Amino acid sequence: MNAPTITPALTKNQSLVFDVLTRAEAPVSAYTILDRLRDHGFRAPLQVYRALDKLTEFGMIHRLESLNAFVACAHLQSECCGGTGHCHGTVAFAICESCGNVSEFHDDEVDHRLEDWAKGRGFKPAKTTIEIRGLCQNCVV
Amino acid sequence: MNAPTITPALTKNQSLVFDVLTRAEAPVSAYTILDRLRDHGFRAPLQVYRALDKLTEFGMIHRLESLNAFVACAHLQSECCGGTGHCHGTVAFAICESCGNVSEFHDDEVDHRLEDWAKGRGFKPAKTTIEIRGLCQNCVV
DNA sequence: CAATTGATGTAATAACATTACATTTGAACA
DNA sequence: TGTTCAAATGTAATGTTATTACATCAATTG
Repeated sequence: MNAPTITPALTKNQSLVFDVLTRAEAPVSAYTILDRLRDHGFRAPLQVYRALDKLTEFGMIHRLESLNAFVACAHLQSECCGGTGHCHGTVAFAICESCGNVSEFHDDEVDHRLEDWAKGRGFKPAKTTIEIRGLCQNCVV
Repeated sequence: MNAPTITPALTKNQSLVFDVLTRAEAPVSAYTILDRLRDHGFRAPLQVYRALDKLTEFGMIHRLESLNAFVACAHLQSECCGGTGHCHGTVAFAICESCGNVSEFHDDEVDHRLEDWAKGRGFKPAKTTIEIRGLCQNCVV
């Protein structure tokens, strides 16, 4: 992984955007973030996208490709993976289409299988997306 | 899977859109499809999106979430999976960011691991996206 | 042939993202 | 201290992707 192993100091805009995502209980789109930060002086999409880019680079948030939306990383200070901060490998997401809840997980065996496929084809992976959309336990009825 | 086991008759618009995707050597966006079909009478995005929706429903094309673009299914009449038409389970994609080539594959073990995770959490999957972006063998140098 | 269903045509708008350019900030260091 | 440089910021304009709303047409079927 390329993400820094320690959390870097955030700029004001980055902090504001990260706070929005941290407080949110579901993925948030860039334009929704913009709306929520109007009172803090945000006026243009680019202010949001720039912060999102940096936070992604830092490994502090994830983009959900199938939603065009963003979530705070759930594993930042978790005890998983040895408690050293970020998990290694590809993160997978289970996204509830009813309540919006997102579970972040990772599976070594899945990673391994995908890596093997890539190795076998001489394909060099840069970024892998795994997103399961469906209904979470609470919403299945 | 919910896709029909035999290929349904396509309407004119569906055929035109499917042909564009079949001929393309890389994923194509909806608006690019629109441009390529102007000469055939296409005038509005909705004509494309409606055809794309149906073709997706038929399992004849795939949407690549990380690109906002579409490809023809590579396995429609392939000998894989018993030669009976569609593969079952989730299809994964390896997308070359240099040449645009897309490889479609499928891995039972990956499916199984993701299903197990879902079962363990009471999560009911509706659609799973797996996309590996990187460089194909030809482009890696 | 009436009724229904699915497909189509068209316009308008919404939602998501980037380019271009000007300005400001802050740390490094001569 | 003041210069310089890189990063961050502000703003406007534009580009790209997707949907809503509404009218019409075509094929099927009862």
